[in-house]
Amino acid sequence: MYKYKPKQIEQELLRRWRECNVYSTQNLNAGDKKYYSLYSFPYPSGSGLHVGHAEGMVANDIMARYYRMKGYKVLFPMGWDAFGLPAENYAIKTGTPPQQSTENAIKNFIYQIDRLGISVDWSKEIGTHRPDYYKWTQWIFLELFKKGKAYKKKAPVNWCIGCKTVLANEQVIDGKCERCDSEVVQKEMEQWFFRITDYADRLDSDLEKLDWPRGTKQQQKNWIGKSYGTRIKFNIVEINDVIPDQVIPQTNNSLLLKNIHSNGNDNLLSKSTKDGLKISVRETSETDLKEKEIVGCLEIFTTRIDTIFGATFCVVAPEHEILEALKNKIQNWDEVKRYISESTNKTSLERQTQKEKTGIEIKGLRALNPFSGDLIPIYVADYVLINYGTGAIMAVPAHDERDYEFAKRHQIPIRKVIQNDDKNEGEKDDELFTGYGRLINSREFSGLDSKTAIEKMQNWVIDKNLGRKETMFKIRDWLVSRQRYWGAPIPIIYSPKAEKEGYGYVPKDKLNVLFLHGFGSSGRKGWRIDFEKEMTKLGHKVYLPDLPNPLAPSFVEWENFIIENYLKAFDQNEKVVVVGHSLGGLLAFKLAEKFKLAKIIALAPATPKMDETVDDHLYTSESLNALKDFFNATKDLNVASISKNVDELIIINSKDDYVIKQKSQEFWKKLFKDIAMFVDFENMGHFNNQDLPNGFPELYAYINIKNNSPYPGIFPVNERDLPVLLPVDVNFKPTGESPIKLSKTFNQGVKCPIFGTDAFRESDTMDTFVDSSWYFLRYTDVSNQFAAFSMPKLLPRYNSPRNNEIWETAKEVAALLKDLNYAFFGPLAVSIINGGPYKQLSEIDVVASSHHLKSVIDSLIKNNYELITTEQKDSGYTKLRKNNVELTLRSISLEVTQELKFIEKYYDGVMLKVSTIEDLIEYCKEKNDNEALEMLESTYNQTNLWSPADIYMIGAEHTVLHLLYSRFLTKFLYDCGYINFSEPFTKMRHMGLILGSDRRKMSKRWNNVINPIDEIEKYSADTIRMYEMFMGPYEEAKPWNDRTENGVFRFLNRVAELSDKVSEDYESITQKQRVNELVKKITTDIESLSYNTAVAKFMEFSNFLQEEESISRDVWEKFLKLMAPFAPFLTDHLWNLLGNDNSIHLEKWPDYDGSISSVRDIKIVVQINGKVRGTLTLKNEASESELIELVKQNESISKYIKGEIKKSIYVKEKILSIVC
RNA sequence: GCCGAAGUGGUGGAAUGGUAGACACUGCGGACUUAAAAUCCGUUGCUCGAUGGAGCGUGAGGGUUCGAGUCCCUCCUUCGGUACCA
Repeated sequence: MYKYKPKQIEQELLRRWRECNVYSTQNLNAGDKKYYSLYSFPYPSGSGLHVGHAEGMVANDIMARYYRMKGYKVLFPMGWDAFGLPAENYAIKTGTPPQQSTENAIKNFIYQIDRLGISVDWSKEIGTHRPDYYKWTQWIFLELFKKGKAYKKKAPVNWCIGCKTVLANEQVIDGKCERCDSEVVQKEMEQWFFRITDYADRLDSDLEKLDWPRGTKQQQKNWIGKSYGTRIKFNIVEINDVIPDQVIPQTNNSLLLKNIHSNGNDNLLSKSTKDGLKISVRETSETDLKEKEIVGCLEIFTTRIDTIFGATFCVVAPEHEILEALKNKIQNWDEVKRYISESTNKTSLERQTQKEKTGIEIKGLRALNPFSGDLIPIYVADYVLINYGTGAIMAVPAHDERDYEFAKRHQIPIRKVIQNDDKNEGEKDDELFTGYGRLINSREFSGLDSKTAIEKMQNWVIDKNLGRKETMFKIRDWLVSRQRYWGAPIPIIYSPKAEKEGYGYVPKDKLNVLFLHGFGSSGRKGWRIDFEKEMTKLGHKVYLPDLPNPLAPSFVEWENFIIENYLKAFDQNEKVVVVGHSLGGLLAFKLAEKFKLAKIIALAPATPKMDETVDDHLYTSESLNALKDFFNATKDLNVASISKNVDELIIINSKDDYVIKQKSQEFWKKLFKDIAMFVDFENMGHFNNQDLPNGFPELYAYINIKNNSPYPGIFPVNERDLPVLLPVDVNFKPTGESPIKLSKTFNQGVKCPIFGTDAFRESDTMDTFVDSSWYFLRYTDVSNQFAAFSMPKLLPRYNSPRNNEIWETAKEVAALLKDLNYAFFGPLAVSIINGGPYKQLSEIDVVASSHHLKSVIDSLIKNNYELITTEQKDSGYTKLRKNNVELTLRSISLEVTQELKFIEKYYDGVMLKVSTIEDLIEYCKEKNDNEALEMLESTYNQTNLWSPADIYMIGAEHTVLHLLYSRFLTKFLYDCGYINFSEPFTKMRHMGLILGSDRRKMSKRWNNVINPIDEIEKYSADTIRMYEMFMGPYEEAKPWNDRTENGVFRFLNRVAELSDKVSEDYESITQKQRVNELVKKITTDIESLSYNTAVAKFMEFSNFLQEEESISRDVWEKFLKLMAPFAPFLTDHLWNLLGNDNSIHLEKWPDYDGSISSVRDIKIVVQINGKVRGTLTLKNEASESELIELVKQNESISKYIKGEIKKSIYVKEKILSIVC
């Protein structure tokens, strides 16, 4: 008899699956059926995998295996959310660098995940702590910063007095530091934020589209907290004299109101009123009208403007600016000040837990209720929060619980203005009613219901210019700074010099950028195309005009051309930046005499002096004459008007300029010494296209750098300098400082990007939530070196040939290869082999697969190319030369990249570097090769093709933050045009918590932790897989039960033993039908994630087979296939036992056969007056009346029929219901 | 307080408005064994009844329906989230 021996078969199968690459991911093409099974990547903790991980992973694994068998291309990756506090704490404790402990933990995780039989493709592994990942986390930070979605501001942090360091919330225990037990205080520090609030509305409304658990969606909605209300101004007046009576009688002060509203100046109240406006008011309704100066105004936000007549006081948060602004007028300022410092010193936790509503009145000031006209007291109290709404409220004690509580405590009058119409008769009116109702005591608004009143009152407010409707959100911007070591460094540079001078980066500045080329050149050419791309990405509009007659330029012609077509045509409100190169630089200065410009960047500008700019022999006489005139027309520069018209002037030169001489550079330095900033480079030549083959990133920066920046001294790290590596020369012994700050290497060589002076890096790292908010994109293209993920929009830049001769030769070689029927392009492979897109080339690279290389060389020699070196063993290069151009030929391994596979397949494996990927696409179009085109485009589009994830399994503890942040970044990247989907996870499910057998949460403390590997050792991997799926509904919490687990193990044993009964030629209709039904059930169960019932059905089926004499092979095979996603080891083994040598996991999923009908007899339940009284068993279908006849004949049923049959209902093949 | 999810045997749980308790665990009885473990067979919602069978049963109460665990209303309990959000 066959015995199930899991230990033997599992090891063997793991080895075989690895060898045969059973689970490798295929590249996706447009139109392919795909399935992206996403598991929330774990934190690789030292304690390894726990049963909760196993539950989610197995669930994902079943999906992945099922869809693979269904013929889908499946992406099932795994990675590590590796940054974070535990590894850092471990480092502090033991001195082990986090890099090391993390990688060790990862090795253990991989081992454990493999043992579970999870079919992940490890070639897609990522770790957020690895530079090739966090490089792109940093890139995303920069994108956010450049687009104005990342900013810096002061925010309170937990500061430990003892350690002199910032603590995470989790490190603060009862207001004390977890490490040294000393006091933790709130300290204001500059912190980086992401502007997630800009996306609040979309994050809220797009929830509708998602197939997520309802509760999770609701929680996100609550977190975002959208509410509609009114923002309205209350003017503040000073009351110097007697402090008026606290009690404000029900006012009927229409005179007062008239006074305010009919003074012929509707704007009176809306003005910011520091300019001594006066109004007549009464301090109480008994006192006489008095002239009062409006000393300020308080903006409040309310959702219940219908209650405004009941507003008997206002409250401002302790941090509210008005307190400081009007402190001279506050009579009890000392008292107020004391209260402010008391409450701002409280931690947010303390403020939350305190029950009593403290606060004090601000004496000497009153707010004017714009509706009632009452002068009402203003309080400062910390139950009002500075960071919601306006930080100030109108308090309506009669209709708001908190205001009621406060009013009671401080003896403030309560005025009822809403009548509860819904209350039952005889019920007494409560003093507090927070619902909607009918307005009373609200003058002309009395009698309206709340909803109508809100609308009318809002209109009144808008009409009087006192405020506006407003939608408010609870959600706050995302604080991403962490003063910790083990995270991705924030890629920002601080320059003290620039800060002093006021220079800094300006994000999100929308500009018209006008480029003026120089003599003999044209606009859209060379690096300017890159320039245009980069600027457009930042939201600028770029103009690259071709100036008329570049070889014989006329100043008047050029000037008019630009003025008429551009400067006059621009929207007057838009800022204009002119970048002038060489002669275009000179033109720019002349234009500035007449036009307002935000900025001129002059690149090696020509001077209006013939001898300083021009080497005679290089020009034709026609050109020389034109230039002579040009310089004549420009020689008198009006420095004063230029200085007046241009906000900023930047002149950029290079020491090795071969056109503009040093003397001429000095000319400008003298002329503009007080108004321009001068930047000198060493190796930029004349900034011509051949001088800057890699583009001119510095220029991109200068466009967005300016004086009076909101971020003086702050600069983004240049993209090509990413990643900013975490330093390793650090000491983890607790010193109170972040280890990064004490690194000697971290700031080495960091220079100010404009002044070149010493600068230093941001030492904060990013919140680990940033790492995990985009990892699902990286999975789709893990090895992309050019971009964070596949972005057709951001294809890598390629080098263009450096000079004309090379270009011409390249074309010749290309033509030659074309003749040989080879393709003549292929920049990608070359770039990769050469180590990235920024390498400069001085030669032509031809890349070919080795068996093509020989014929290429032969053919080149035939065409007069001279052989310099033959293939060298170490390098694999062959060099040839013609004229002055050197050709480097090399053979390559075709596995380098997908691009190479493409070339190999379609173009016989020969490539010549020419230009850009766009050329390649153009070429495919030219050749009408749609298949190639598709493949090429899909290669650059894996992210869009795979995304969004088809299923996302994640613990229920991540209902808000991670999911919200991921959605935010996805939307941001979508808005940038980098991806074509705006939601990352269309379908998401939570795995339910697995509790200990004592129904408590698993914890070392309760000694109830189950380790999956122990269970695998005890039973088998298939057992723990199936057991975890069988425990109960996937999404619900359920306790562990060893007994049930053992039952699953026994089931697997029985299945194994059943294999003895399989018979090649045995046929059974019943078995055929039963397995056919099973196919249907399992298929629907998997798709609806009802894994527990699927397992039950397997058991049922196995019980059925147990009864059978013999099992037909076909039935058995189907059964194994159906169970393969659940028990991959046993099924694959039994599959092989049948003589199949391939893996069952590569088999096709069985189809349900609708033509096999159920043989089983039709069973009809008979109900009489709603009670089940029996069943009828039929061989064939019968009509309702026939059935009733049968019932009448059946004594045991018909005895319940008392009297006439009044009515009968027949549900086909199910039930017959008789009413009598 | 507010928001969400859920209440079914001794236990985990199953049930497109159509025979409530599938599947499994436990318990009980039995087989095998010197014995135990393992395995196998029978039985297992409650009450009454010798049996056939009858009645009652899905947190409580009410409603819709021929028929309700499922739909509607009111209430209770448990769990999860959140908390001065004006």
